[in-house]
Amino acid sequence: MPHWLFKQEPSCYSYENLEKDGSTTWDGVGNALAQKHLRNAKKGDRAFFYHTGKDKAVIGVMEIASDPKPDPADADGKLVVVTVKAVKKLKHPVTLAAIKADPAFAEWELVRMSRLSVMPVSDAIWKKIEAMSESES
DNA sequence: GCCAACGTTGGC
DNA sequence: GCCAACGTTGGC
Repeated sequence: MPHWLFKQEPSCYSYENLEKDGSTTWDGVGNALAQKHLRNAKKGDRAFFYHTGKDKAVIGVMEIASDPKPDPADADGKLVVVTVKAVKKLKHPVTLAAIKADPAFAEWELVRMSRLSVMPVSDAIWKKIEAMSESES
């Protein structure tokens, strides 16, 4: 099963907001490559919630709660959105610094393409991030 | 606040 | 359809 990482500015919408809301529509993804990834997401997939900006850390886990659907705010209907719901907050956030410090992540888009807001996460990376979140870094 | 990287736009 | 100029984003 594929996994994903969704990036968001916490001052705009944080993981705490998602926990409070329970679920939300993940919209505003305009980047073409990010859209391509988003289109591949499926209901039931898991995704990391990454805080960019001040935190720069993976902070929680979400579940994709709907298949991709056309963005109602997009007139041409080319953009898609998905609904996500909060699963759990990580025990400890996994920071970008910690991720960059580990060569296992060197090829990951999060490190290589800082501007990408939706990206796939391999099984190996998923497990490693989860393991890292269990312990203080 | 600055700079680098990437996407997009517009002129040819 | 190509390429340069510009704008935006995100890390430092």
